[in-house]
Amino acid sequence: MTTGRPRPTSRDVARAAGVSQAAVSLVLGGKWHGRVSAAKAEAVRGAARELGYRPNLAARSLRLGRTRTALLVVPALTNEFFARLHAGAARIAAEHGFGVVLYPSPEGTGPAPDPFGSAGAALDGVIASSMASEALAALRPGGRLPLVMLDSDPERTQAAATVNLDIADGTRQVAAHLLGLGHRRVAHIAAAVDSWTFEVRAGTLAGALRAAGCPPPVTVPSALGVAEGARAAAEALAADPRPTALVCDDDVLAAGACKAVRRLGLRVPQDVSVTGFDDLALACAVEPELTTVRLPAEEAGAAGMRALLRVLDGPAAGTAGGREADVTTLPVELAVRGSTAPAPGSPAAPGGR
Amino acid sequence: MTTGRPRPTSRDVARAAGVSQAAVSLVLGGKWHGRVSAAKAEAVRGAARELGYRPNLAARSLRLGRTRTALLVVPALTNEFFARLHAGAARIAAEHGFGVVLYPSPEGTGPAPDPFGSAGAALDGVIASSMASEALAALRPGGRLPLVMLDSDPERTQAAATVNLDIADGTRQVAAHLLGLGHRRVAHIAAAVDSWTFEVRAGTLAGALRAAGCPPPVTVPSALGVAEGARAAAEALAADPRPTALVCDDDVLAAGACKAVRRLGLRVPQDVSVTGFDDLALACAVEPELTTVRLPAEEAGAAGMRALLRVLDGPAAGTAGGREADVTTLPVELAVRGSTAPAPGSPAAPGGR
DNA sequence: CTGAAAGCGCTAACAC
DNA sequence: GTGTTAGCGCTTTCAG
Repeated sequence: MTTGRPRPTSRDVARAAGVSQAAVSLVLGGKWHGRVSAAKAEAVRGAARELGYRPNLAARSLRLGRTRTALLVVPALTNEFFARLHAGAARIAAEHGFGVVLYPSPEGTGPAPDPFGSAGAALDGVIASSMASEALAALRPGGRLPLVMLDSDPERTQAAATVNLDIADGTRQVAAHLLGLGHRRVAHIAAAVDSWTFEVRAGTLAGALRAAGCPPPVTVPSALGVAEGARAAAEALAADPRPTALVCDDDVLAAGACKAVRRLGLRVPQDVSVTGFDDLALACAVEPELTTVRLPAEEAGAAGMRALLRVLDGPAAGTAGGREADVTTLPVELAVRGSTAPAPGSPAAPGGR
Repeated sequence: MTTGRPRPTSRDVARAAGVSQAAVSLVLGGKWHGRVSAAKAEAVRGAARELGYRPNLAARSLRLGRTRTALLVVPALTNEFFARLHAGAARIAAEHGFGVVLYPSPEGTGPAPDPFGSAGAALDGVIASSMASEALAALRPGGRLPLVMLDSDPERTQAAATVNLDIADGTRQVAAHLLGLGHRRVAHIAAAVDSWTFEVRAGTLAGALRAAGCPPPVTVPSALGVAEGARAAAEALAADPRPTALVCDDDVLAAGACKAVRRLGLRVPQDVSVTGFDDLALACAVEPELTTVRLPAEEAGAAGMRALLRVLDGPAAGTAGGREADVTTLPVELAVRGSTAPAPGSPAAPGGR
């Protein structure tokens, strides 16, 4: 470790270049045109490079009152969906000289350590994904920080903007796909997570089935996990008459459901169709590959960051009366793969697959 | 949005409580014993609560010269392993009032946006996982920041500390398991990623097979992905004589390998055994479940953060001569599941094929 | 075109 | 015990 000399400051650079400290700031800030001579500007740049000068972010933040940093709050990081969300947000942020700090909110009941007490980074804004509105109260001391919500209830929120995935449409596409294959007895393996996105899936599925004259779905809640999904699916499959399709709230649950089907000596998709949600890498890793709903996670992250930047830029946006509900909804797409087939005994069904 | 009055400062609190600004700092910093009277201390706390006062982190950082924030650099976030790593690091960090900022290094060739230019968070230290030593040069301006390396070559590094998983032992366990099952023709589906962790896997596997008198493994490099793994495995299985076991550098590749085996009309594990590495959720989502090496990712993240805190605390540690190589190695464990079985035709094998 | 100076909010050393 | 003060490194305004 080279813990040698202390970090050079803009004063050191100024001294080395033979200019004033202010000139250094101007040159390095790129706003020296008509303020500093080209020769001196070059000298400053040279000295800065020489000394390995890096501006002190804390000082800049203090002076500017802004940090060019946004916090991305997600319920968990173990899911690829949130990783892609982050990638999208970070890409847009970088284009605007912003940084993104990830805060995986400790799920469950544990006391959430306040990142503001410790993160050491002051923030300009918060983007929260798939979170309950209430869970964010602690994250916004005094409600002073601009907030953008992703994948959340556009009604029950104090967010300046909301970016949503068209979960309802995705669910409708799943239902239509299954109905078109002749399925009528559908079970819902529901994520036992209290969030808007899962509420929508449940409500929309029930509605679509009702509209088609099907019996209401058997619903079994399950924690997010392969083993848990398998357990829930086994329970659903024990119903009489047995469901011919299992609609799962996410791909991990669907993978578990497939295992449960096979453990009962049945086949996917000939005997039971299974659908997922999210289109994670997992969806193509299992066999058969999962019919699932592809979520534009990266695009959602990008849109969320754009919305936040918009709020930050428009000084009036926050305070303006009659504020418009700034809600963006991103389309989703059904990826039909091997885990769904005509319902056994349905007119659409051939001999086997 | 409540973009009303500006954020209260410690001066506002002082005014409201009728004390000096310094007293506020003392009281809220918890070091007022024998400096401020209990009555005034209570008044300060009350006023702070009243106004919703939150110290300005930028100002504190500037004053203190430290930010209580560490950067965790990982090659990609799409992998659960790194998510668990982060969880472990963040847990320890929180216990010490530190925050962790994640920097998923853009993989591939794209120009890496410098996190120090944009992250907006000044840093006290860096923890880097599974990175090439060279890739980090840009991340440590002037080499001034304490660095802890995770899962990296302990030799070729300028890190203050290194925390490693016992990859070599894990690989040896895989080899021993396979050899014990009578396998002798082994192929290696190798991650086409230039990093120490994968070099060790390749070297150790080759060594173990050589020591057992087996022919050297057919090695097929593959990008990290299910489809890519399947392609590589198909190539490996085309060798004559056909390998009876596929050792994969990670679970995702192993999932792909299983698909390739089946696509050839063969069975896992009766005809071909497959092993993974990492023990991701994926390992138990596929069927058969993968025999794989369980990596204590969370513990590694925690150990890395502890090491960094140690470096930060011990002021002498960095500069002291004769610095000890601070290397921790965490044990790993083979999880034997359904994807491995006795080699076909081996004495250990049952009826088999 | 250039330099000097103020001050962001906080902590710690130092007077009183 | 308590209050006052000097900066941390930066940007920006204001005189030269």
